[in-house]
Amino acid sequence: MRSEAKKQRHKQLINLIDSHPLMTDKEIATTLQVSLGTVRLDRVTLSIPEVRERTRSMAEQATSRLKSMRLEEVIGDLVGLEPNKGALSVLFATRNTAFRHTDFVGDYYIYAQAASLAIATIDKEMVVVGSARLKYNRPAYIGEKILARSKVGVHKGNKYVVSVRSTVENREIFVGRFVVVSKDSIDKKSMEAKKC
Amino acid sequence: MRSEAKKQRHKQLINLIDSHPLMTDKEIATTLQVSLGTVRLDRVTLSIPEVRERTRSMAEQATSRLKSMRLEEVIGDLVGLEPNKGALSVLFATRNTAFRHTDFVGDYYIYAQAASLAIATIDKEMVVVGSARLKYNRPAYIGEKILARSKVGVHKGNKYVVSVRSTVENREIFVGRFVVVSKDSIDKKSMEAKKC
DNA sequence: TCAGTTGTTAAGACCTACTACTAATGTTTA
DNA sequence: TAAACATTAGTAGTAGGTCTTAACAACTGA
Repeated sequence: MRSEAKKQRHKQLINLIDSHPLMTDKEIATTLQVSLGTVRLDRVTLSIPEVRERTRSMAEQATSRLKSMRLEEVIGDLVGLEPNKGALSVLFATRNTAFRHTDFVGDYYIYAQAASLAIATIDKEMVVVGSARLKYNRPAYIGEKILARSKVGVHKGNKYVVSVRSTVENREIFVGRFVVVSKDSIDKKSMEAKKC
Repeated sequence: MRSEAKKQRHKQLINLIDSHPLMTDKEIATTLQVSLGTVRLDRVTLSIPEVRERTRSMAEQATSRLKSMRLEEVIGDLVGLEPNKGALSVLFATRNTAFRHTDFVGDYYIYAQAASLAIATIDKEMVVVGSARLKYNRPAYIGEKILARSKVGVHKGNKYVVSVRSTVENREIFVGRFVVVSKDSIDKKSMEAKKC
């Protein structure tokens, strides 16, 4: 049967375009050893768009990905904030936040959410983490919703102690005590460093 | 002077293409209220490639970005490893690892490198961070090369104490003590949890 | 075996979004 | 006012397609 060859060619075409999406019909035709017309016919029947369209959509995706990366920079969504008192953030664990190829969340995502929240809680221009103590109690899995709650403790000068508890459905998965520092004191520190 | 208007238009063009890289010359012409020819002339003088070229390069970048993201999952490059003794990793701080819109590295990237290294140092199947103590001494800036060195301390059963020191050109920017746990004991823990 | 169906290729007109060039018309400013 | 610059219009040519028609080969059922 001739259509067997056709089916196989269709598979090849799909694989080829999947792995090399920026190939033109001409290039595809030469690599698959068929005519230009056949490639185009096949593309139409398989409803695969032309190179330029494929390229364009990839570029579009790339921009949206970049934007979402920017958003994820503030790791988790800040859903509640009482400046210098406490705050609340939610992180939806997706495959992106997984540890290697497992289905549980990498510890540094949990850390990132907690540390970001601790920083966001303090209402100053430039705030960074100075030191921290962390404890991971249970793993979190992809598909779960991680809730982080921060509470500001004592503060001396530009140093604030911020405690963060992260939970999944009321089960505590993480506790951290962050000492965060607002920027003036960093400058002081670097000044001191220069003095020495 | 007419060339003032030209300069301004050039600025507008650059901004426009920067924010909307998928615009065609025609669209640009209508939004900037000039002729098609002018847009093309300007593009040539500013050596900005055509839409299709811009789109294509974005799509290409996107694929390489995806690949590098996968690689970055192991945060930093492991450049030396003595299993269960110590290891060395390098992280090149780029704009991607910056904290918000500043030019210094977010603390969670430094953490991620250190924690990943601590885990990689222990030669077991499933290893996770149990608890940690961190200290950030100085900020790291984009363009710098962060070197993290791990050293395994005492270990009891499935718990290992791993110390990590991160430096930029021999200046210490971070020190951390991680207690990492190999997977068997997590199972035990969850078993215990079920018992309770 | 022969008409009908299906698969493949070729050919032509058209499209978009350009490049590269020329020519004409403004607009300054020395 | 003339030379110099800025802008626009227009033409020919390109890549990488679409969409349609036509021709021919190969297989299939009656």
